[in-house]
Parts: sequence; C-alpha cells; structure tokens
Amino acid sequence: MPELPEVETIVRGVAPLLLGRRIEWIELRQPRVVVGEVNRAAGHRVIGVRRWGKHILLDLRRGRSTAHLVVHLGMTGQLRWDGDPGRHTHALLGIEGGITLLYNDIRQFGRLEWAERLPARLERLGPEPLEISEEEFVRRFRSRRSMVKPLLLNQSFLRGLGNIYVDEALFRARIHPRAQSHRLRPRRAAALHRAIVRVLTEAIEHGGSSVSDYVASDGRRGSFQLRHNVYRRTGCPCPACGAAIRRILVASRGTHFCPRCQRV
DNA sequence: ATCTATTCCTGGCTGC
DNA sequence: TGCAGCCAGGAATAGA
Repeated sequence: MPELPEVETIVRGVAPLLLGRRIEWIELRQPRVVVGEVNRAAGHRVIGVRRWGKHILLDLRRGRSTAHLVVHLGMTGQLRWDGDPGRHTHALLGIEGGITLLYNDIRQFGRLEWAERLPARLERLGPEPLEISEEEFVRRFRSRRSMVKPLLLNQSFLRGLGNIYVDEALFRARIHPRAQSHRLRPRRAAALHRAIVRVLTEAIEHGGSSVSDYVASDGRRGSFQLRHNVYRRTGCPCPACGAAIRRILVASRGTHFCPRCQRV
C-alpha cells in the first residue's frame, strides 16, 4: 500500500515528466474515484508536483488562475506513465509531449480530486514526519493520551505513515504498539522519532515497499519489503533476538511486533 | 479526547 | 475445477 516512501517515489518519478507541461486531455472511466470537476484540469499547465503526506498534489495554472489535482492512491492505486490502460485504469491524462499518465486502482479506495484551493481536509493534517523536529515530535507525542500505534496512524497527528512503517518504526524503537503515548519517557519518544526518520529515509532510498500492488510510475517494484523486520513476518524469527514475530490486532489493524524486544 | 466498528472494493487465499 | 466465505486495509463516518 502506498505510504509516504511509495508516494515520494512516485512523485519523484512523475515530476520531471509533468513539470512545465500542459495537460492536453483527460479521460475519466470510473466516476467512483473522481471527486469534483477533474475534467477542468485539461488545458492547465503543471507548475508543481508535490507530496503531501500520502497525497500527490499537481499544482496547475491556466492563465492567471491556479488549481490542484489531488491524488490519493488508497490501498492499491498506481500512477504510471508506462504500460497500457487496463480494466483497472480509471483515468488517463494526456500530457503535452505525448506521454499518457494512467491512474490505476484495483480496489478503488483512491481518489482523483479537482480543487480550486488546497482542500481544508489537507490543511488539517499533521506535520510531515521528515520535517518535524525531534523536540516538537516529543512534545506533540507526549501531550496525547492514546495508544502509540493508532496515534502514529492518525494522519492529523503526523501525515504519511501507514501500517507498514508504523510497525517497522516501532520495532526499531523497541516500543510495544499498545504502549500509551503519554507514558513514554522523553528519551524513548525521541528514539521513536529517530526510528521513524530512519525507516522512511531508507525506504525512500530503496524505492518503497512492494507488498501488494505498489509499483513506481515506471512500473518498477520497490525493494524495501526485503528489509522489513516485522511487517507480515508473523512467525519468523526476530532479527534482533530470534523470538517469533507475533501478529495481533490493534485498533482493528493487523500489527506485527517482537514480543521480546518491544515492551510497553 | 479517544475509542471501536462499519463502509467502500477486488483479488487472493482457504476449505469443501 | 468451482465457488462461497473470509481477509487485507486508508480514511471517512457514526456512535460509545
């Protein structure tokens, strides 16, 4: 599933193809994934390609008016410029110069949204995990009273983390997913911040994790799944201590951790 | 404020 | 081989 590192990889892949180019035409095939008048993007020039948490923002300009195309890939969304459209291609964007950008999404949890201004929903999301300072993270983290895992998944606390990288970061920081945020010592909260930064940075360097349908915009798979320590490794030995990795439900999410290394 | 359950959806898997 | 049933889960939503 596309989380911060996967979306970052896609953004880096499509940015050079889109920046400065005009969207010449748009074909929308599945109304379910379309929000607002996405068709209006045709004729606009792409002046920015950004990641916002797990969202992709295409900043558009036409004359003096600006707008955005907001892409969220949900669970199985893809943004690709290679390959051919198929039964899961829900939108096609014809880009000046001949490239066609495909929006594919098997489960249709993703959305393609037209926005005149950045939606308030996005403004309300928490800070970027790779931008927030350690001090600020520790302060925010310890001021909340919540289980650690649901808090990290909460996009209004931090934007961009999902199930994979929360499990992996908690393993690296040796924190139990059911630990209470306000009961963690500042040193441990700081260690969690460093674990988050490191796991996200490494994952970006490896092109993200291809666990279900994720591929980059050129169709290439990421390789960070080969470096997962706990995610979907139930029963496998913990790389640190050898104990069997366990899977439990936390906030009705599949959660993987080492019962020996990760204490409450 | 924080929690859980439900909804959307398809493909992959299990078991008969 | 076929098929029903279940599961995965991001995020919005409802309700506790």
